[in-house]
Amino acid sequence: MNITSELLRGHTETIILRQLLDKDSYGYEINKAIQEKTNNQYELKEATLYSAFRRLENAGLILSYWGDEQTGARRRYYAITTEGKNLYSQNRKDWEDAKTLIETLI
Amino acid sequence: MNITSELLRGHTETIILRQLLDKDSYGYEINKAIQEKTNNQYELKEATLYSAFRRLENAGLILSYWGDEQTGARRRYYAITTEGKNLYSQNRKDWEDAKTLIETLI
DNA sequence: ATATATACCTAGACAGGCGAAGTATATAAT
DNA sequence: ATTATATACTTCGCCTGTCTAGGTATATAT
Repeated sequence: MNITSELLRGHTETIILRQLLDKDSYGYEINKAIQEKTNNQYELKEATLYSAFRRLENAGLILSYWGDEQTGARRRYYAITTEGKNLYSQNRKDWEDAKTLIETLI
Repeated sequence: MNITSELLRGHTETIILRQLLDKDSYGYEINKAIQEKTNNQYELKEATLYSAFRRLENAGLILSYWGDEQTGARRRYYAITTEGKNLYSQNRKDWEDAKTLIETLI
């Protein structure tokens, strides 16, 4: 894990929730969106992405369903729940607090 | 570990190096300084602090020596090395990059 | 005597991120 | 035909920083 990843650690779930706020989406698409938003400076490793989905779903923050693609690889879509939206809001606030602390300390 | 600690993860070494930039110091004093700077919003757990010292010293980023206190508990002082100063500078830059990425993604 | 503050140390558990490997469909290039 | 590339998901087990919980020791205040 490079230094940037180390500093992004702990934001993975918030990043995923943020993407699902716009629309239901699936792993591959979410990761592409992250790459585009960051001009290819960042992407989630697959294992990281899919283990985060498991945690979020087990916690009731997202739910999943299979897409009905007639061709190509199957897609598992995810939707954010009300609890997920609430946690996202809280995580945004926590980030503001953490940012202030870090700026104070480094 | 609370959410704030989770988001501060990865900054522990940088925070310690920052403190040692001012002057040689020891674990207890460094932690008190962190608490004061943050108005008691944050502190390092002892195990976290001392394991970070071990890593930093093994990596040649700090060095340590025993204080010559005639009374009270013994103190192990730490000093930042040139390599430590260089890493601190790099970590500051990495933080700016990470901050931008996070702001973009959450 | 007891509590509190100062000061350090370590073993083992925990949790998120990751490398590596696998499965499957579809298209483009050789 | 074969190979490469893109799309798309999954799981195992390791790595690493943090934490819980415990320990040691000196000094002062109640």
